[in-house]
Amino acid sequence: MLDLGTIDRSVDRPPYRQIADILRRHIERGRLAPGEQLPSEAVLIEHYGVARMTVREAIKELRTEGLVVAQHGKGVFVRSAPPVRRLASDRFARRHRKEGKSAFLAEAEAAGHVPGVDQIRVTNEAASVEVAERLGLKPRERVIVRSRRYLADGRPVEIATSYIPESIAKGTPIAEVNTGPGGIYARIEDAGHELAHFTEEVSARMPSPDERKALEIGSGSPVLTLVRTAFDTSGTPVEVCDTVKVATSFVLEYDVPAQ
Amino acid sequence: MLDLGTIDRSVDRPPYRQIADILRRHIERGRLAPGEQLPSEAVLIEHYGVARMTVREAIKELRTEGLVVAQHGKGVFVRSAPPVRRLASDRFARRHRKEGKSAFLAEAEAAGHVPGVDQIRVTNEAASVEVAERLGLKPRERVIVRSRRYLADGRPVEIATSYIPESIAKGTPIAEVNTGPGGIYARIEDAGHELAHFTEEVSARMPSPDERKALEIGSGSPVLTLVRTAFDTSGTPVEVCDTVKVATSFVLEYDVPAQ
DNA sequence: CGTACCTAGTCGTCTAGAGGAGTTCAACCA
DNA sequence: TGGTTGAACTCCTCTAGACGACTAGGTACG
Repeated sequence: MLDLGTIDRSVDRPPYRQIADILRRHIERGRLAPGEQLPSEAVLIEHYGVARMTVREAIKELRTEGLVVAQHGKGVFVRSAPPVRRLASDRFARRHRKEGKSAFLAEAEAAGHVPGVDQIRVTNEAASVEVAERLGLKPRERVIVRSRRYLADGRPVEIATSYIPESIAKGTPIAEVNTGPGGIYARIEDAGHELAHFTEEVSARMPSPDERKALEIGSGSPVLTLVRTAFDTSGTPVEVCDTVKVATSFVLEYDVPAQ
Repeated sequence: MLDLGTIDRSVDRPPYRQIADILRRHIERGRLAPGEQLPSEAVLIEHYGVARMTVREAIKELRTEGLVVAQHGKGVFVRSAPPVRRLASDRFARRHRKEGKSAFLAEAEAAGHVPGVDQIRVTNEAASVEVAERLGLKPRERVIVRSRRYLADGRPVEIATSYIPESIAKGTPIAEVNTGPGGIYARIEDAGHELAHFTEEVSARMPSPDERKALEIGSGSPVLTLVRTAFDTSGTPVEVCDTVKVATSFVLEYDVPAQ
């Protein structure tokens, strides 16, 4: 049986934090294992002799820390251990494209996950200011916009949106839902743009409500954002890809020369 | 005057979310500028005709998203524009070390910030299992542990801990608090280990309470973690550096060859 | 046997109020 | 002039209760 301890109202730490501390400690020490259910609100109210909102504040704190997830009608559960994946630095090795694998598929399989893609949407739009700038286009030039969601073992882990100049994508499967083996990078090379290098800009933040919904995560889970620009051998940007990843599902690995 | 709109109680989105949506939109569109104060709880209660807790729930949502910060007794303010810094891919260019600049100093200055370092601690410890593995040492071999906190414009933005094998650091300023011009990488090269490349592993998560305290951030702010391993020209790992950065303060930039 | 319903238990949301504590600034007093 | 006080404003925490909605399990009915 879990030792819920007691709160001390004379100390300056407010009761809801003390309750959160006690539960957090149990989680960190494994006495509340991943997947296990926390005591219900009613039990905590009774045990500590506090009001409902006080207990809810405590649990809210744990939720924003990403330690627990609440399920309406069922209970509050300790978040299960993150399925750490790894973006190898040979992510864009040409050999993978030769083998007909897209980067995500290659990685997810290497990490022992069953990869999946859904919610593919392909549209033709006028470039936004940011996209035009990154692609070296004039604002409002046309770009093919490809958005999709990636899954690992059936769970959403990443949403991605690619922007390719219409001048490159025209007449290729890039504008189709199914791009064929090797993904869009293979098709860009087919179109005569040999890829030379990529730049990636990585940062992290809290997800917007839309992103939370698409990635099926709670408000306590941060996301990694990655903006990748692909350049061909002439130095021309040929694609910009904007991705939002569930932070706990990824480790990005890079190799940097010392020069 | 800010248009606070109205909430629609017939729709299925709860009032507190609708209020959060309205405020979030104002922030995203710049009508509530960084640093600007949000309408007070009292004003929002009056305007929307809801209870106190409802307004607080809405603001709590924005706080956990990191969009606003509350200051007791003063008000709620839009988080100031992230002082976006940038880890240029020439971060470890030898010329910086030749110029006597450490990587952080060079970057922060380039981004127009006043850099600072404090809380420097240098100890000699037995390597943990993880560190020993990364450095190719036997567990319990001695390493020099250097931890420090970096500041930009006086605000903490990063805490970092480096591990260097004692065999390399012995008899050099690496084991001193002041390592001299160019930082520890310059000293490692002085010791005959010419640096060849680095690997970096990037991920993001929510901070622990200790990290929150050291970085002076609230519970709604994620951190970027970066584990860097430095290799010399013989392929030997010569340093492991474990850093925790305030996510909103950093954009990491990488260049990846297409191979 | 299978469906529909009921019920207990769970979390989600909201109300209406209370006292507390940090901040600011103007008015007051020495 | 300079320091203190107090009021008004802010957000912080808590109470006690209400209704709603989702889940799971049992039960009664067709």
